[in-house]
Amino acid sequence: MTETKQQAAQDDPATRTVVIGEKTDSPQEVPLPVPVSRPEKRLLLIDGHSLAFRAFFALSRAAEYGGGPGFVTSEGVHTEGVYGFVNTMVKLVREEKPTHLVVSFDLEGPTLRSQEYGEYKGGRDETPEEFHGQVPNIRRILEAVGIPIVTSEGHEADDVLATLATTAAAEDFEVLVFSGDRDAFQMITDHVTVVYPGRTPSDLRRMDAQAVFEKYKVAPQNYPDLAALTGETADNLPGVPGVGPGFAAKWITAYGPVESLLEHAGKITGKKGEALRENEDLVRRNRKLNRLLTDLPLEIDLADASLPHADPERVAEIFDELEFGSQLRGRLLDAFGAASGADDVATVPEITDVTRVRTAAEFTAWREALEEGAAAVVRRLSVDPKAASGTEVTTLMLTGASGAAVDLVTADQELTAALEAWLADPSAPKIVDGLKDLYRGLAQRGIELAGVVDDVQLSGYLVRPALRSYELEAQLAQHLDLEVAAVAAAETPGAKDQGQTELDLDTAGEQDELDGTADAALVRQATLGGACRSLSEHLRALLEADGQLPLLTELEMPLAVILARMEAAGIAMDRPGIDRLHEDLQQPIDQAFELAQAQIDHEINLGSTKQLQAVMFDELGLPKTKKTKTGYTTDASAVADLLGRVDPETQGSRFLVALMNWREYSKLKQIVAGLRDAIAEDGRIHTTYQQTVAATGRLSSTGPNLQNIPVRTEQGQRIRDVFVVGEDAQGPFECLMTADYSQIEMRIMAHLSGDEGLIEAFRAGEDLHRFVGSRVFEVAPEEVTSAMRSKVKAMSYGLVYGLSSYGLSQQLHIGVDEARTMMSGYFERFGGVRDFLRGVVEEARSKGYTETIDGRRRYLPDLTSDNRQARQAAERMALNAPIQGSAADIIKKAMIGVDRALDQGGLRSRVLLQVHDELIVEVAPGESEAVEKILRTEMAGAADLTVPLDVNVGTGRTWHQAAH
DNA sequence: ACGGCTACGTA
DNA sequence: CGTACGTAGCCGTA
Repeated sequence: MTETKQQAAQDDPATRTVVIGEKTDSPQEVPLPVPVSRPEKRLLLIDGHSLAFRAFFALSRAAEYGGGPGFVTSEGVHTEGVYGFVNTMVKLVREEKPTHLVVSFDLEGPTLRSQEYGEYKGGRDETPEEFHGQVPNIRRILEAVGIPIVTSEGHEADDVLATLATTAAAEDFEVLVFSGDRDAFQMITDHVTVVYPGRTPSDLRRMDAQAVFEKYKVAPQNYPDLAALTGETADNLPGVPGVGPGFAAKWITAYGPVESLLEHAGKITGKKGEALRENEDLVRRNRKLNRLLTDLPLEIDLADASLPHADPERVAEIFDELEFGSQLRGRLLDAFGAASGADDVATVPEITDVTRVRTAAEFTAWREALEEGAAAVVRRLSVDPKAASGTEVTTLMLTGASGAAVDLVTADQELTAALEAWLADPSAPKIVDGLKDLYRGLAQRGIELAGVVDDVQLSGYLVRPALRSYELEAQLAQHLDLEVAAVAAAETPGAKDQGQTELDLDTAGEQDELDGTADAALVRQATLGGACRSLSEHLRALLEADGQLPLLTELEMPLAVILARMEAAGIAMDRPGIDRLHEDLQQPIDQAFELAQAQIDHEINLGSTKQLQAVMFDELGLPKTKKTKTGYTTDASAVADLLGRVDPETQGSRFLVALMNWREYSKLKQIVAGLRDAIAEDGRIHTTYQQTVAATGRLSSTGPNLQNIPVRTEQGQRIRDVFVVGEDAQGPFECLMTADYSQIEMRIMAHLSGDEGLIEAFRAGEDLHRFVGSRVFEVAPEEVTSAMRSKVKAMSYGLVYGLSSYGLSQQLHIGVDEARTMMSGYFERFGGVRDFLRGVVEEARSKGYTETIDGRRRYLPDLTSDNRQARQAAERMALNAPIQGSAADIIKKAMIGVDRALDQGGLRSRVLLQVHDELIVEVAPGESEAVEKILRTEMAGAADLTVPLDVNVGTGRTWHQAAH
């Protein structure tokens, strides 16, 4: 391995001190302790009540929002706190790997503090009914695992923990204290760190002296001084009025801790100084109350607190009783060294052989060490995960049997040439982790990439299309139960920059970025690369077994490259036009606002649902609408509905009209503003396509979303008019061309159902809804009224979404009976559709997944759920997924065909956007005819269905004009 | 500052 | 009590 330049420890933290009382006669230098790692003896102390209580609230809220029954056993016993407690404790043990563990609980009854100050911790809300009984269950589990519980009559858990922390520190333990009470910060020393929960109990923050100082500007040992001045609402301790943490910290720095500060109180001028003098007794009392005791007599020998081995049977007994799943049980037993039967979470074998490649010879050596025919993993190194997808690649980690880190910026010509030749070599197999972004990032440096045999994000998406993240580490945990250890903090100088190296490239001169990266960080990256190979092997085997490999190699991977180019191309915007539009929308917004305002006698924010509810249903006395979680809905359909029911000459009616207008124009203005802000330096908008987000196989678009640009209203179309034809380095293009499928989902429905009526309708090329209408209403096609047509149209599309008769009645404002009659009429004439829809759900229930025409799956475990709501939701998804998903597959194939044909035709025209069933192309001068032909041929030919695929094409200078 | 909720734009 | 998305503002909680 090549040499590492040692980074000089600047501003050595070991010597950090803080001076307090600097304005007194005896200023004190208070050290800021630096945590010292003692891997051999690590004690974890947990404030049991604090953890249980937080877990309880987090999970009861989650259950409330989740709509499900949440954490209640069939006997009605609540278990939120128990589950959350065990979950967080296991997480702490796994991550912090303590050698010893003690849990402490508060006891019932008076404490020294409550005797001293009757209102101590008073004013708190009653402990919720559901929380009762959870602590005893936690204690039973702790006993079953063998974890010592220590309590002390008349004292609180924090005093117990402070005492244990002090004892343990003296015995040279490294101590970690979990406490939700900020008073615990005073325990922090070089031996003691506090783990403080954030918003959720699993969001844990390590508070060491540095962290406390950064947040409060005082050393941890002075935190109680600060708290004594500001007060502590949670403990019902008022502070000095008007004094917040900022002033308190300033005073402590100037005059020292409370005792010394009060002696000098006379020197503090102003209102706040006066307030301090008036409240001296209060501050003294607070300081006395928040001092934690460190000398309680406790009956525990720390030697008995070593991490126990759980008793699996006793744990199982309690878990069964509490109706917890096997997953948490497995993790608990795993953390406490019992043979759980579950596979141990393995650690990825480290790849320690990493070279910082600087010469072509070194690169060649790495390449020749590759096993014959084996794929190497190519990942970008040191990239902020939040960076835009167009971010240029500067460093690569190549992983085969060994790792090779290459800095593309500083590489010499010879190395660059060798590397580029290999990257562009289609016969040199490569595995990547995020093909689209890597391709785009390399392309930005002019580097071609070929020979990619797998992108684990795409293969992972095909294998399990509903995960929230396909990030490498998440997938390693999900599929291989692998964990890659984090690099210890001391070895990653830039760890908080998300893997970015700390070395500043601008000042580094000819220095190499990789020099600033610690060896351990490189080893970790190489190790991740190695794990990526195992993951790829695993995922490809799964795809192969299910016959889905072509979806990866012939659909998603080629598409990723096309998407990379579409993103890089972007679409041109009419800047003056967009500014004009933005201005023009202001006037109607103001007008609508004033009209609304004139109907009521106080100021209103029309964007506030809460205020709207008050005005509409209380003040204006409008009829109540459908309920939402927080009141009654004020959404557009409800407003339209109300409008039809009230006298137009009333304030209520005028208010509703104004609200509708205000919303329409505000929404448009907001969209216009978003677009304007998204215009890049080149005058174009570069959206990002997400290829692994939609569970059905569709793409999605972000930053900004160009798949939901308005089109229906006239004002909406003005927005599409600012998307214009642009130019590239070779000069201007001629026009935009749009091509979309007509009724692709209904055609897929016809194909999949094999319904003869529907197939006939499409083959005849008749107006589909007129045709269906004539059958359903038993009239001649020419006698189908527009009302009949729109009813049938709503139903046809509704069926694609799993519509119920109730839903249809709502949509069409008809009775449920009429809707039901219509549906049975439809199914009578189109029995194939009914049979198909039934079969889809049934098959999905037995197989566990749905499939598109090309075999893309969507798993729906809830089809067998006991929860009716969850089950029916899954059934609707099952109805929709094969149709929406097949349409997604088809246009993806079309994109690949179009791209290939444009390339083979030597055309400069390029696809810019995809909107689910539509492609937008920028057409070069003179290519219009050829491009239209390609679009028609490739899109119509992308699937071989029993019905034809119909494609509409249009051209124009703008997106709106190009629409047909 | 953050997340949930409501509302709303597209296919 | 109709699928799939992304974004923005409000609001309650930190």
